[in-house]
Amino acid sequence: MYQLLKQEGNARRGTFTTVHGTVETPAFMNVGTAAAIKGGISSFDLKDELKCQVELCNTYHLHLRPGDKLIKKLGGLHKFMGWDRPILTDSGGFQVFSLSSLRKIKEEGVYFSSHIDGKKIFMGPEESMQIQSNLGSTIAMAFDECVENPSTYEYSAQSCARTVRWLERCKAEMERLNSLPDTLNPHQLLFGINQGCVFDELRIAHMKEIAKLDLDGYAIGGLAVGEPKEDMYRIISAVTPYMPQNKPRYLMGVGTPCNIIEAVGRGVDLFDCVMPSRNARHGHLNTWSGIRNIMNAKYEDDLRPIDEECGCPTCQKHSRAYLRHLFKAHEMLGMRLAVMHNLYFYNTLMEKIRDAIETGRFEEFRQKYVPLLDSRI
RNA sequence: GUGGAUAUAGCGUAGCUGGUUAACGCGCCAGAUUGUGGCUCUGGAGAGCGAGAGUUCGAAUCUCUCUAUCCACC
Repeated sequence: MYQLLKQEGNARRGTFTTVHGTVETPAFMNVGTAAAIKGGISSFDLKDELKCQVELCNTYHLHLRPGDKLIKKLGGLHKFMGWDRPILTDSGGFQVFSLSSLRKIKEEGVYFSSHIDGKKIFMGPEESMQIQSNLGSTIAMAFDECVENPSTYEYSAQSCARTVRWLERCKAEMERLNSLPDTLNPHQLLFGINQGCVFDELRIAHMKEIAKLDLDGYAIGGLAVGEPKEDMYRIISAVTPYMPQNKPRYLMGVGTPCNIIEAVGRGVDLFDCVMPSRNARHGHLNTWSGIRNIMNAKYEDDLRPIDEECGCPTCQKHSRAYLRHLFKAHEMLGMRLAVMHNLYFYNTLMEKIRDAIETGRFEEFRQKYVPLLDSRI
């Protein structure tokens, strides 16, 4: 259940309550694709050190390995990972399109080959819901088609229509699964996903259609896939007025700190992105004055922390020089310390955004940080 | 001490019978990365070829001397 606490312009400060606890929004969901945050981060790190509220896991990956039936047998994803707060599972829709080869899209679903062993797999709306039900996540995402950019208007329109039909099937299947006696989480929530490529009319029409289905939340998908950021911002602005006020709004796969601030300013509540963890693994560390590549030679003898304003465990203890050395030597500790730093940064960014909205200073916050946070230092 | 082999960028190598600004991998320096394969991709700097002398229009490539290293045998 979503509750709006305060609004400044379009920016929303709220709470989202689930059976696994309440999420203060706007929030960033930390991405743990295969039931793990890459870089050696445990659920106790997330909870005790990194201020993580929600974790995202992946239906596609967990279905292939270790298998959703096994996870159900072991008591569900929460128990498996040792994480008792909310988990959102991505539907597999995006991965079918971004990772697998030889895919064939039909009305019933998608036939594709596993990126692990090439095995032929079928996934449709019902299969995706069944897998997510077996995982027992807090929030399940609808099975959608994420159309490539660029795509033609005609193809995008046809795909949107199919995504609506798939969404109706997702909803029916989720209701059925939630009512089964042996279901892990009878209160599993379902979010629908808006598509429509970069065409405003398609986006709006699609959003209006799926809003009628009265789902637990709504996502904007298919953005940050190569289009200019102006297109992304324009589409968010076009679509959010048609998203239900009393439901959480989730912008999928986004993004940079500036992307997040801009999207919050347009009314978005939830985000997820691989960027903080992937960038960390590549030595690109977020700071309040921009992005620092810790492998740069200039940090060789720099004894300061990554960011002097940061309160993360890494910055409390270790220097830029040490981090640089660990990266150069390919020591796994380097990655772990870097990922901890970036996730702490993102979760703190969201905390600051929430404070800013609460105190009516979001616009001030935006003007201060948008010119800084995505820059290279 | 004798015989043999080898010396090309920080490291490992390629450069055929001498022919335009000496090539490649790793490393180094710097970018990219948006519902995750730690991968990958894109640029850049860096040697004048162990030292010296010669042959030649022209030498990393041929000759001589020296030096260093390695391997055998004393």
